[in-house]
Amino acid sequence: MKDMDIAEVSRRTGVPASTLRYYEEKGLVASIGRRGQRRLFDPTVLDRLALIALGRAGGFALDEISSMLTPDSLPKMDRGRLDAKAKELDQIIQRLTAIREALRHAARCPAARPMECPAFRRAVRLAGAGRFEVAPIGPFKAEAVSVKRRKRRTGHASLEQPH
Amino acid sequence: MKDMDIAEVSRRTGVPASTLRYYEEKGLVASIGRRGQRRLFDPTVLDRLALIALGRAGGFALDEISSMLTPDSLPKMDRGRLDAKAKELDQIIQRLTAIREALRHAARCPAARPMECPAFRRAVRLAGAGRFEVAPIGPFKAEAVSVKRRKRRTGHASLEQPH
DNA sequence: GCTTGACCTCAAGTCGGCTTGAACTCGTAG
DNA sequence: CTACGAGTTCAAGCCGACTTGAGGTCAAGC
Repeated sequence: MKDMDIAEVSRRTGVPASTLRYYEEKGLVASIGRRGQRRLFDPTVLDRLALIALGRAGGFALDEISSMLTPDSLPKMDRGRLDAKAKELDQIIQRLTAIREALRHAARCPAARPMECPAFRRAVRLAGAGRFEVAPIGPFKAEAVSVKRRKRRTGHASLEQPH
Repeated sequence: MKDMDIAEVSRRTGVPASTLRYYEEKGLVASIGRRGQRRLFDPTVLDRLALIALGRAGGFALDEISSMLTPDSLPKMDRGRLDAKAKELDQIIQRLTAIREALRHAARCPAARPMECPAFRRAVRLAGAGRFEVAPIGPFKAEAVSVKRRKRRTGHASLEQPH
């Protein structure tokens, strides 16, 4: 497989052309030249986009992601930094787990007012309260998982890798 | 403890006054009257704010949160809806867990290019790829946990409950 | 040779969740 | 009386990650 035009990259990854251009502008991906005015991409861009998707799915900002990747798509962070990132995620996961439990609990617990229930209160404290100052957990859509596929991209997509 | 003015609510919860006004405007909290032009809040607003913080920490949008609370601060969702929410979170948690593992792995795995490592690839697929279309996971700050306390609110805060 | 359609650029718009600023009103203390 | 500080309103601004729209270019097919 040789160079791909933007439409093919988009089709193979599900990432809209507009986003690809935007990513290029931000330096997250690079086109390997032009044919006329049209961008040409090397197939390795697919890997790179997968990596970017990984980062995005992990809640990392684009700037942060680009600081994590070398031009040749290697994570360039040192062990310490990667571990730190893993730890961050770990805390988020714990928080989300607490919230999930609170929700589950709310679904079952018969107490009229959840705040009267010690378990629920504990969850509140764990989830948001105590750490609120320390960890203003950013906006991240919980509806993410619901099947709300954005607008339909031009291909069938799914970011599956080649071979 | 009787009615509180906006400053006290802010001090006790760490939520800035501007945010409280904003929340009131959005119908998320209600002031129980005015003394002159100044809002007065019932102490139960603290519980309500804790609940809101819980929801925010869970990544729910404000609109969604308000649809989950009755005026008297009870979760008003039926069991099914709560369970569904719990399930959403569960999926997010799984994804984040996969990413955390990928990061941990990247920190340790000696393979020069992570994409050559089957474990890493699996994580990529799990984390972002396969479900990319189905679950465009929104922006949520992974840096959330790092101690980057936003600007300093006017009190000492921590959303701790009374009594 | 002309239309079509896929690509291009650049500027501006969108959305959520707030924050900020200007301009105003109070109650109280000096 | 007057100044102060803490509250108020309303409109506008900010951030990130894109999307959208207007207007332009170009190769290919009829």
